[in-house]
Amino acid sequence: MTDEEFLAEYDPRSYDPIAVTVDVVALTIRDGVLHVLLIRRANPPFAGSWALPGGFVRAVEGEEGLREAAARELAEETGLTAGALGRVHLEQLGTYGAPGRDPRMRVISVAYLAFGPDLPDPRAGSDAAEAVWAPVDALGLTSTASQAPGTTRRLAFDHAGILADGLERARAKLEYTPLATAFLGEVFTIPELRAVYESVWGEPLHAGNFHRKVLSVPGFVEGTGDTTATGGRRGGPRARLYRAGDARLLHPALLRPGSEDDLRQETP
Amino acid sequence: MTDEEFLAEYDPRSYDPIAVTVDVVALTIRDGVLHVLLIRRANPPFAGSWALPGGFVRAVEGEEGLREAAARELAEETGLTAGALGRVHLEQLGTYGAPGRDPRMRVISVAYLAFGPDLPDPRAGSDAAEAVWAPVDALGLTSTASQAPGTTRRLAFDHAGILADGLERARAKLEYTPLATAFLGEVFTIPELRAVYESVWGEPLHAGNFHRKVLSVPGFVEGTGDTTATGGRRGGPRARLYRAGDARLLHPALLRPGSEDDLRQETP
DNA sequence: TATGTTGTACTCATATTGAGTTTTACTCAT
DNA sequence: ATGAGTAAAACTCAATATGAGTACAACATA
Repeated sequence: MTDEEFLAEYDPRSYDPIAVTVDVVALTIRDGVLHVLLIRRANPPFAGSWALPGGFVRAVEGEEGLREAAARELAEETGLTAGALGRVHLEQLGTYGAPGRDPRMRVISVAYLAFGPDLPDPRAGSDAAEAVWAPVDALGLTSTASQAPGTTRRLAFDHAGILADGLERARAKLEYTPLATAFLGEVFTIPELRAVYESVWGEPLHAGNFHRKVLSVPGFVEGTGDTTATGGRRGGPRARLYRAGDARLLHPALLRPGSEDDLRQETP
Repeated sequence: MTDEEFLAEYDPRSYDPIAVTVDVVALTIRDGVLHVLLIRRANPPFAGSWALPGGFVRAVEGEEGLREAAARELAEETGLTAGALGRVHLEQLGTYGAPGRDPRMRVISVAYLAFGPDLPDPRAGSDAAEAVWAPVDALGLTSTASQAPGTTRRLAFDHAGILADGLERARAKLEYTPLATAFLGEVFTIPELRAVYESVWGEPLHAGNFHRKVLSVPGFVEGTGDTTATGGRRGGPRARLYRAGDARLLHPALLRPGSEDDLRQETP
């Protein structure tokens, strides 16, 4: 049997249906605080719950790839035009397909992770009742395992786990890639870049060492000739302006300080 | 409408069908050479071509998760029992869903990456005509982009790209995780561990510095009291034996030497 | 027994890091 | 204005990590 003969007889509907969705963990920094884009679901299941923006991938519809689907979901929810979307970093995070994660049917969800500069307030898309940038800290999750009690809005499906994975990925990516610049505008200062690291890592960094390190990594940033027009809000000299360099990896990496602890220990 | 009412009316078949497959990039080291598990396809499409082992995820069938499906595919193709599978490292690599990547229909493939100690010769599974451990070098691919001309067996679908991504992931993982030990038995010597790095990275390492580094990273390896019974095949003293430690991340990392070049340069 | 190989322990010059200090330029509240 | 506080950027210095090489004893093989 040739491939052609085979394809003529092939019936895609002979298998049990599995739905594929794309969900997006979109991160940005507002007022020095890391935020994630959440929508409030308008329809069942989990109507009224907060969730990551996302939607079903239709098999035919425009023949769109997974990444394109993620970009579309993000654009729909943020009102970003294609131009503004160009400055947003988008990468695949992982795929979640545990049986029972969606009560309707077997759903495989391909999660994407997005970093963007301070974006406008979102407008709710098609099947969302509401859309907001939510401060990540207030969601009370630190790792995949832990889940804060009480206090917080619980996310629909397994989105809390996906978000936790996205945050961990974001923290790791800042170590060895220049992607922190994706949270900033075209030009930025070293202290602004440091603020990104501090927001994502959640701990203060040594200003002097950070400054030295960033300038010593080849291709991380390149200086424009300029400085800011004024000093900082609370004083201090004007800062020099930089733009992102051409490096794709930081070498050597900017290691985050701290917890030697979570390096150890087997999964028990 | 409550969730219950909604679910009662919900018809999964109202959507276009999308198939989900799981493919596995299984790596092992035989005679100091990195090998990948390949099968020769028995059925169309691409009958007769080499491909990564994998198969469709059925919606119902045992309510199996994606990871379980990958483990099952791996076990079917290698004849590994559950016990032996326990020593195999298995992680999700990425999901490939470009339209047209499978001529039959829209197929989303979730790829997994596996590292195992030298495993027995595979026996062909259900829809494979043949299964082999193939030396990776002979496949003539170095990165996602490049594809060697002539010489090599081409892989079916987009499996060459998936394999390339898996290899790059493996190379990176050896830098900052102790997963190199997954290619070895329960106990091993430092030179054996070094051989793993050299096989995966494809370049020789400084024996003395490697030795010092491995022993200095906390939790990478822990000594058993023993040594090998004899010296090396071509001479040399007996080597001390170690087993994997409890670290999950190497700190500081073991950076691979070389190409400062591919760190730079934007995608043009 | 001679020869070559290799595991392990060294040395040493050169980065890289973490912590702190200094200088200087700015804002803001008197 | 003026002084107090702040912060950018450039330092210093000790501790640590790295790359390259040397030394030597333990081993296999001829």
